[in-house]
Amino acid sequence: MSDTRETLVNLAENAMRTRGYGGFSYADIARDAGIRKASIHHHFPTKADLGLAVLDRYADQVSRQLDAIDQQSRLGGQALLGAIEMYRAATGSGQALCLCTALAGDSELVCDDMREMLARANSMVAQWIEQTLLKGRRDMSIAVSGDPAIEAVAILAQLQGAQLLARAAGDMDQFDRAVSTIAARVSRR
Amino acid sequence: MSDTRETLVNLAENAMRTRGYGGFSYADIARDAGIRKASIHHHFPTKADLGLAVLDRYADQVSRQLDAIDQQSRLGGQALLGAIEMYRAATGSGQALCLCTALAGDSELVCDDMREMLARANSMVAQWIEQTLLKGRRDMSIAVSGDPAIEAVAILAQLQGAQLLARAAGDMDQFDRAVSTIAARVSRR
DNA sequence: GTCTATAATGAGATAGAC
DNA sequence: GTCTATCTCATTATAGAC
Repeated sequence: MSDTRETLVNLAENAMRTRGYGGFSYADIARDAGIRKASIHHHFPTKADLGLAVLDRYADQVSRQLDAIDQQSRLGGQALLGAIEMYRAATGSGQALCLCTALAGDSELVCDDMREMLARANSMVAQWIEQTLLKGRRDMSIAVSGDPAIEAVAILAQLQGAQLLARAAGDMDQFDRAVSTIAARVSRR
Repeated sequence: MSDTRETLVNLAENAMRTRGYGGFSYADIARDAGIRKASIHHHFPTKADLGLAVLDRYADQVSRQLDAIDQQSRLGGQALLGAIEMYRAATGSGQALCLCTALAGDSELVCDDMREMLARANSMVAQWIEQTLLKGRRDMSIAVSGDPAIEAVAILAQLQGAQLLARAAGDMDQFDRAVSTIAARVSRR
């Protein structure tokens, strides 16, 4: 990927996560990138193309991050805590959201391809959490009482909701409080 | 409140909950209300005025609904299930969000007054959930292991996140799965 | 209270020179 | 690959007639 193209995707990702898909324009990105609006159209003919490129790369990055967490975690519980930290970092200091959380709010505004990719990204994370719960149940590092597939969806909802509450309050304390019941299920030894 | 004014607030609320604050225009509302754009400005000079009116009424309605749930519920557990049902109903068939969930995503777009009102509305619901957890713990209808104030924030996050997942998937099954761990804590007798 | 008409601004997108 | 210039359309908002 060319330098300019990568810069544009970086700026667009940041914009989408702070102001939503409908909340940024080519003019914003152009100003930050130091080029003109028309030049962006050379790299991404339509806004949908740009949005799709951002989401595509994002899904890839998240997948890689979850793999990295797996490799650094001996116990399932450690991996779960790593995922919480990933969502915490994505929220910045309370102004941003992970891309999936941000796009869900704008899902009536984006093209069909983006909506499908968003659904697949959510489902990918839910499956990773499910596998992590299974691992944590085997190695006795996570308390799992119900169906892991369903508990995984519940945890994903809690993570995304925690981002929303933190942003609405402009305060990361809300995030930490909202996810503390997930962390409480991990046994530390 | 005049009929027209009420109609406009109704339409704007629906629009904000499906497409977000930035995702609807006076033109949309005017078409649905059967009047012209300029006429809306007579009732609400700026879009911020309209948004504020919607949010103000919404916070009031939610407060009343929670009161009604309290009065219909003998046990804390019944009240908690009632709140889950309230959030489920607000999600429609998977295209809408409760106003607080929708506005959190657009919180960089709205005026300061709306952001403050949003934070207060979230806090009001969290306090209601906390009181409900306390009641449920006393009457043995809800399993509460940790600090009720913190668990309440966690539950609110899960409710809002469940709405996001359902909308991203376009499928209310996701909502039901995501909140099932809340319902599982209620003992039915 | 609603209308027509019209700003004034910003959006996404295109053509064609360099 | 980037630019200037322009197009078309939608946005919020206002002025003034009815």
